[in-house]
Amino acid sequence: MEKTGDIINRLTEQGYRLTPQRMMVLAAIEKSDHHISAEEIYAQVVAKYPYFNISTVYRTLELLHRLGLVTETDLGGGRVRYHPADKGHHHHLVCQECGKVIDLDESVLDHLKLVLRKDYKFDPDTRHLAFFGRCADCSK
Amino acid sequence: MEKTGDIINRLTEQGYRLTPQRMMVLAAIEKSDHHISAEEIYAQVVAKYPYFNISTVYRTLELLHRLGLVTETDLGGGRVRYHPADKGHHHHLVCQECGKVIDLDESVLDHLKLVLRKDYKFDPDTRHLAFFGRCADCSK
DNA sequence: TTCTTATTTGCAAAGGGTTGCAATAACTTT
DNA sequence: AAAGTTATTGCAACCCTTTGCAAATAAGAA
Repeated sequence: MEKTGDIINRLTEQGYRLTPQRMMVLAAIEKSDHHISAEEIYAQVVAKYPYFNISTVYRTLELLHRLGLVTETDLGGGRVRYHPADKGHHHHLVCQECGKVIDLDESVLDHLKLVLRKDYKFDPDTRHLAFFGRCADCSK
Repeated sequence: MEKTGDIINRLTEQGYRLTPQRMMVLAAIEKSDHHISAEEIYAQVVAKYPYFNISTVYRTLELLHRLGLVTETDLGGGRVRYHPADKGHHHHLVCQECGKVIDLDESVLDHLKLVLRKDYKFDPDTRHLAFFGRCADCSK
């Protein structure tokens, strides 16, 4: 499993600077055991370093995502959550009734990916996806 | 095919009022031959009726969507587009390189829907979906 | 046709995210 | 160790959408 140190190496290797802000953002993502939002990261970091600005969170997340170090999950309506890339890929089922989020194994989409590549010559992004609907409990 | 008049009937039957603003929003959606955005609707209506406010567009779209009369397609990053529900369901492939949007027949998702219902007891929403990736031209 | 009242609108403010720009600071070079 | 260079930050403004609230108005009652 990739540690924070490895991510830091990847950054410097590619010519990016190691700023305290980036390290604090990284620490917040690594520490979190769930899919964290930009707001949550901001709240954690600003508590220790009051001058910290939320636009830095967004810019850092965009960088880490571009380098493939974190995944973005668009939960619809503009809500996006982040997750360390090395903690496993998966997709999500979001219940629109109770808000529950169910993890979905990546392999469930293998068939669809195949069809898109074969019939549409379209190479789909492997990023986390969310599907909306109603979970078992709410369908009763 | 359902005409604007039918949609108007559906609104009044359910106790919603027929305001000029709602009729103008409806006309703009029906008239458009593509997936229209809230901004585009607003621009069309405000040209005829300057006092018109964009929050009315959003509230009307939310109502029409709730009643199942228009579909919402979330193209990611908070960009949402609207389409009359009776003009056919389909999903979209969005090329992240050139921006092209390819329509995808709804049946492509049949297999996935089946798996979600069977293995996850999850009833997925039939709304328009967008998948991101790279189209044939950009993959060359 | 007028009165009544609950829905809907317009407005203004706010929420979440993005962007341009000047100042700062991480890394490089000397 | 100091200076130079350029990426990065903080700030403020902006974009798109949502929301609270008082004023306006559509539809039903009288």
